[in-house]
Amino acid sequence: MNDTFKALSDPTRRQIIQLLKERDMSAGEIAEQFSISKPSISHHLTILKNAKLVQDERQGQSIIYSLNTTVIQEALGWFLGMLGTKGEDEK
Amino acid sequence: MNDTFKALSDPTRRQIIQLLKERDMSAGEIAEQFSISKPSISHHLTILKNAKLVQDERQGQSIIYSLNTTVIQEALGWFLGMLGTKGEDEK
DNA sequence: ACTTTATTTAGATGATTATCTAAATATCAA
DNA sequence: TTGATATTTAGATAATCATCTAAATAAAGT
Repeated sequence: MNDTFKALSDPTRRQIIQLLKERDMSAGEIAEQFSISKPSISHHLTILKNAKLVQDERQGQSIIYSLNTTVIQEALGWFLGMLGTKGEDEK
Repeated sequence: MNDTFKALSDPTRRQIIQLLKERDMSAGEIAEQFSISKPSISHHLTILKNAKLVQDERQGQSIIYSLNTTVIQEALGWFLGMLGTKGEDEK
C-alpha cells in the first residue's frame, strides 16, 4: 500500500496513469506526451510497475504499458475507509 | 490536488489520518502514538493542514486536530475517475 | 553482420524530505 | 510574574528522489 501512495505522489506518474486509462501505450508514446527525457519516463514506469499500478508486455520492438485497475481499486478502498462512520470499529 | 497526494505519500501521515478518523485528538495525543519526536509530528501535522486534510483549533493549552473529509472525498473522486470506462470522454 | 529504432541501465547531481535537538511561543495555574 | 505544560519554529543533517547524459540491451529490417 505504501508503494501505491508513493507512486501516486508524483504528478508525472499520475498523468501517465491518466494516459493509460484512455488506452494502452508504448513507453515511447508515453514519453512523447512529456517534456522530460525518455530515461526519466522509463524510471517513472518502473516505479509504477513495482507498485503494480501498471503492467508491461513486449510487443516486437515496443513495450506496451497498460493500467492495472486492481491496485487502484484497493487504494480507493483506503479512501472509502477514511470516510466511514467515526469510530465505527470501536465495538 | 498535488498537495493532497504528497501529504498522503508518507505512512506516518496516513496513520495520523486514521487516528483522526476515530476521534479528534490534540497534537500531544497524536504524538504519543508514535515513536518519533513531537517536532516531527508537528511538521507532519503542518503538511496535512496545508493540504487541508486536517483542521486545527486551539482549545486552552491544547490544539485539537480533526479530519476534513471534503478533501478526502475529492481524492476519492480522482480514483473513481481512473476506474471509469476506458476512453469514455472521447465522444 | 550491420543499422535503425525502442527502451532500459548506470552513474551523477541538485532538490526535496523526514528526522533530530534546542529554542521560542502560548496558555494556564499558583 | 513565575513555573509547568503544550505545541511550534529554527536550523542542521542524512536519506530519498527526479532528472540528466551516456552507454547498454533488444528486436527488426536490409
